[in-house]
Amino acid sequence: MAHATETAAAGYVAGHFPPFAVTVDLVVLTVREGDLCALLIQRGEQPHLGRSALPGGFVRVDEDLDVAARRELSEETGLARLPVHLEQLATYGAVGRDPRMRVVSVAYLALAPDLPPPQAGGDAAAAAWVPVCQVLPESSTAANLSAQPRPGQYRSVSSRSAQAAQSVQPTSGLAESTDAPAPGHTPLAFDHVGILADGVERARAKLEYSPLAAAFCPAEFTVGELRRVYEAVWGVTLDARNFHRKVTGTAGFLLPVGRATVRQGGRPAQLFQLGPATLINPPMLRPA
Amino acid sequence: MAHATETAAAGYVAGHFPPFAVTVDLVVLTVREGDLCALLIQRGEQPHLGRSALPGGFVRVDEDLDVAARRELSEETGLARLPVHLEQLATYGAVGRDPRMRVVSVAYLALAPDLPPPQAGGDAAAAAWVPVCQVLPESSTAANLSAQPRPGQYRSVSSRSAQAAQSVQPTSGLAESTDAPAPGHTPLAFDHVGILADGVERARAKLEYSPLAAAFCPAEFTVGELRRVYEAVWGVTLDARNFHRKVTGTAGFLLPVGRATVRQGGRPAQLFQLGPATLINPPMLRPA
DNA sequence: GTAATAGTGTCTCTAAGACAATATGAA
DNA sequence: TTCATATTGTCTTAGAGACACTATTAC
Repeated sequence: MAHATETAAAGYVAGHFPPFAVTVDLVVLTVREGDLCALLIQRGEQPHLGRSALPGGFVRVDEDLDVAARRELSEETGLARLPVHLEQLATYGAVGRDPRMRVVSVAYLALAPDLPPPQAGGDAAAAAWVPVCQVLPESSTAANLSAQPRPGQYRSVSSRSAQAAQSVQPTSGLAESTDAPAPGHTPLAFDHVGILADGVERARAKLEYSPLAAAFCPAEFTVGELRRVYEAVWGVTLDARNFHRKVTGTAGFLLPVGRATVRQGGRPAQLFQLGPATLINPPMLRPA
Repeated sequence: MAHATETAAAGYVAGHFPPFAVTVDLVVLTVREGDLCALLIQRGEQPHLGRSALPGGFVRVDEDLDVAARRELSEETGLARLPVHLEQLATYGAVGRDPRMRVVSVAYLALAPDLPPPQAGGDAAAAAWVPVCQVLPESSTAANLSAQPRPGQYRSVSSRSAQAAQSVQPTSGLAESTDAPAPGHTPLAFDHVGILADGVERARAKLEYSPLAAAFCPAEFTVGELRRVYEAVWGVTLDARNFHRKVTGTAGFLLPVGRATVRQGGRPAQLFQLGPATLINPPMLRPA
């Protein structure tokens, strides 16, 4: 890799192309306990050491952007199963967004089912799922009403960055006065709040016209689970009966598996898997 | 600017951040004579000298991405009035997309009313509006049925790149055998076909739920003009009466000016200007 | 008058939203 | 039994699409 860097650098010496650093940043979303949550890491390096941030890192010269996004995801968060869905979100390149140098960051949106707490790695001192309503200045939904801060969100890093990880020991309550404040109670590093907000809005919009909500569910899921995904992402409550009629009536959206769940009370629900449809037409509509 | 470049380059020498070149590419669309057209330039430099391409160029180290997009637009195409609408489209960074070096290109989508033929400048030998159906492998619309190739689309460059411009003299017909083939009859440079396709699809989609079609119209326009924009972009024909009822019935979409056009035959039409609405709800729907 | 385009009214049908009623399990 | 969730059915209403009809200009 040092070789590739030198080769490319030689081109810059001869040419007139201003050099940029290119990074990927990841907005990884999931639904946990009825809340839309984002994966945040705690920075283990300067700048913004200790601050919450989106996972991400530098793109290698010989690496496609999509590949870099997947690599950073597994490197920094240790998620065993890679998320079902990964798509490019937008690119952020304001001049002063990184104090070190000129950085252009390509943001990606990833949607994952409810996975076990992530393991930090790479430049991340810790990684945790944080309800987005704790981080965003609340964008006109009622989601923040249902979300309470929860203790012990962070899970200490296992391998390297042990020094930085010391500041992230689990606490019995919220420890806002330590040097490792709970995520969402400190502003995100860089321009990551805006990136996160854009990612959340993208996810909310795509649930309307694509079957993407299933990316938040396991391979087999019930209509009720799917509805709770919509309710969490949109921050609304939906009529369970109309929702059921809509999703089961949309051709290609849901394929019946033929089995049913064992319930903890209430009638068992049919299991479905995602169908071949790529568009929901007519779309699901967010309530006004 | 040489100073800024040197400063940034010094940072790279010390650090471990692989240097990239960052460019902006522009998908500039307009509607002319019933066709959706894209602004293409003819490259005046290597690589792909003489090939058709999207306008664009390198981002400066001290320049925001949006600013670079606007600068390239006026530099390379000489459009006097800048387009009403400019938004980021997507970023393209495959490893081999530029033979010279690793380049990440941030694409922008611009929508313009029907302007006079553009004047080339900068690295562009020529610039012209080209119907997209002549360039794209036709994406499931009937637009290509109505579009015929037209001669003399290019307008010779006035200032520099005179040598390259010689190959772009207007022809009485299609001159496919010259060294300057008509745009759209030669494959676009780099990965620009894909970028153009993405831009066209974005524009088509946004007409559904945003009042963006007005960006293709002058400041004051009639319902008929707006309908012809929709028909050209979507490549369909719409029922004029239902369209009229829909757009005039959508709150905040159209503001009546109070005056009417003088017609060349037929009843005069009321003039409107774009209203404050930012979303069309319920959306306009493309016919199946 | 005819031709051409603008604009209104009316009908049908799809589908969303409200909500009653029924089904099927656990405790 | 009660409780909880799933699923079906029914009614009302907004709105899209088809299309007859009227309005206002140029010729």
